[in-house]
Amino acid sequence: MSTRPRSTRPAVGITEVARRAGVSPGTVSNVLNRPERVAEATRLKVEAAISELDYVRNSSGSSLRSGRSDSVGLLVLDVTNPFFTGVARGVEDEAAEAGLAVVLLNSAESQDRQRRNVRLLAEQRAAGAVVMPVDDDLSDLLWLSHQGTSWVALDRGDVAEDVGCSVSVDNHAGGLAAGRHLIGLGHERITFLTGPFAIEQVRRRHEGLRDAFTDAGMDPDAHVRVVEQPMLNPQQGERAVDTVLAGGPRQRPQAVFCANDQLALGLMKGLGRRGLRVPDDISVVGYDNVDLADLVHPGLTTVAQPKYDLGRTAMRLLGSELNDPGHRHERVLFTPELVVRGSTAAYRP
Amino acid sequence: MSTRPRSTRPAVGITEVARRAGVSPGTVSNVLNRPERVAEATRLKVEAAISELDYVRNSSGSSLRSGRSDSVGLLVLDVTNPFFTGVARGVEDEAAEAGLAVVLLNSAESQDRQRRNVRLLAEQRAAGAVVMPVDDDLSDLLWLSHQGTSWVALDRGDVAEDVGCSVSVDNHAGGLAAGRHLIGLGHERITFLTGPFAIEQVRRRHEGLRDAFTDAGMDPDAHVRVVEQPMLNPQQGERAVDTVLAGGPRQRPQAVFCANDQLALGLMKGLGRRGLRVPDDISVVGYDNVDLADLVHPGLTTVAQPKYDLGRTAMRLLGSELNDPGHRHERVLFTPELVVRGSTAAYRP
DNA sequence: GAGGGTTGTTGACACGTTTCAATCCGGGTG
DNA sequence: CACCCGGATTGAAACGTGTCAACAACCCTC
Repeated sequence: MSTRPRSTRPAVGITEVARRAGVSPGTVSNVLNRPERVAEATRLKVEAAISELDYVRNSSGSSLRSGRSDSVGLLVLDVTNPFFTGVARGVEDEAAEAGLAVVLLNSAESQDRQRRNVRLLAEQRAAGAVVMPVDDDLSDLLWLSHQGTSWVALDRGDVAEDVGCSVSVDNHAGGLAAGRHLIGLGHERITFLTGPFAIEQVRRRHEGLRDAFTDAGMDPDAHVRVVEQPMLNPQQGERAVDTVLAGGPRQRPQAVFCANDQLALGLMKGLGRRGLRVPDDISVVGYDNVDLADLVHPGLTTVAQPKYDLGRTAMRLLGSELNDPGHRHERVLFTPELVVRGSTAAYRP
Repeated sequence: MSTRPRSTRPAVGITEVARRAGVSPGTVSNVLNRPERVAEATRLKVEAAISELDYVRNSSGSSLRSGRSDSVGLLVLDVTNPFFTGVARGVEDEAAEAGLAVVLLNSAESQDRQRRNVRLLAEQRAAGAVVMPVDDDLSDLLWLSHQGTSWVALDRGDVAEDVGCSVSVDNHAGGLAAGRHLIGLGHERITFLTGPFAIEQVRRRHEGLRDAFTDAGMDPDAHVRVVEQPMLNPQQGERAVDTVLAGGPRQRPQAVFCANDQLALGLMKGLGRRGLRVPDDISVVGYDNVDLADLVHPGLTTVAQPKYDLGRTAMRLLGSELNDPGHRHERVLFTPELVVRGSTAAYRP
């Protein structure tokens, strides 16, 4: 007979530990949750029993009893969105410190799937959630609060403070910074290459760009042209080349500001295929500062969002909402930062 | 008095639904779990009560009772690893179809954190887990099986079939394909730019490359040089340029096969900075086919791994392990595919 | 009309934890 | 010596669900 453990072991719970330590279940519970209330000697006995029996606590039990679980949801638009990974890391780290587990749920841009996921969170009696809402319709989230699960909205600065917290980045400031940079380089004909204007973030970036011209005493209508594509991915960026360049060399933009790095990278590929050089023939600015913006040649000038801090802050806010009884909803706004690389240069007539 | 719901509602459980429907709790449970066992009329009554009371099931309760929760863990090396997102999508989709929630846990390349995460899964009595192990030490996973949570290893083909399932991609075949491609283009001096050889995947790719030479009747030792960097990221790729090019134009490789797209992209950036053109002066092959491999100029020839299918298959295997009592551990091996783009060209002396 | 089978429903219990009032004990005080 | 106090521990009662043996009602057959 070896000491090899049975493949299915008899469930060992708090009660069995109690028996082994010659103590009541309540005491074991105290050892686990409020060790200060229990005498040194008994604590040691119990801890010994715990490790001898290789006891692991059953979180279903405690969630059931306390009415709330110790996991939080991270409801994300799209796992493949490069913006997401940075945020996830921030949320993960902060949650780990608070002893919370993160449940990743993917809405895949679908309203229907978002609803299913919200429901799942409610069933789990999740402690809270960090959510990137799929669209302007917040009814799912309101229902969730009503179920007793609080949340923090990500990148949705327009959430009223009486319904929930939000953490976002100032898109207007980002557009403004990009605009100023290009104007400073002497560019006067700028195209804003974007996804659907239905997306609030995109609209704000556009306004920022226009305000940069206004601030410089120039009429935005005369200098900013818009090319709108149905999606914010590289394929759309590449496809947009024709439209962007339409009108011949005299008409074509001196610089393109893209609502997204993905679009920008696609566009640069398309430009290269057309024999146009960046930044000699045309400057390009992106938005997001994805990891690989630094790897293309030339490097992509872009507006960096503090992804990690965004996630981390959202989770911290959620923590405060969970623990601090006097919590008031808060709206945190980060300011993005322009990262200048090789894809922009002074205009040479 | 408006009909606005109280902000904290009285907990409504299966019993309250039962009362409302004039039926016993057991019946409500049956309606939820085995609707076929209950008569049409009562089913409708119960369903009505459920929606009137806006009942949502409490998964803590059911997990406690059944001893197993309905969520699976996805234990990932590093959320920022580009390989991961594709896998995650596959796991997500398959899990969603099976009605399972995915708990994302990030090991951040740390053995210690992996251990904490495994423990968390045990506490949650997770149904199962899809795991990318942090290193060769499988003791955490064995402990997890012993706790009754089964798992599927990802990209770890060396897991013995008597301890668990595994899904992986044939790294040897990938190296072989890359090697054949380059040899076919007439290249004879090839450098293998890689991360630490301690990583099994990397070793296998190297062997594949060497075997391509052997198969062609050439001595690998004479044609393959190795440059080993401490990590598999773009910075290391860029930094490696000096070593790769050492020895002057007559000695330098005609082509570089990188263990990783990240390395390859970094290398290409470094080569560009040195004034060397890809593929005219030197050909480059990567590994992984990350999204942006198609966006750099020239496009990166690379070995594509079926990330999505990998995740999906892992989750499917896990499902079979959970439901099928006669389950035998399985080892699935995918074959990678070479994607030829602009970064490789025939050797021109 | 008694017996037997089928279909639907019931009650009660168990899962593992936390909580809280009640109890126990030892030492200090009047 | 009676009393009380405070710290340490106990025991029992929930939390919401799933299971299962038992029971009720019904139909069919001989």
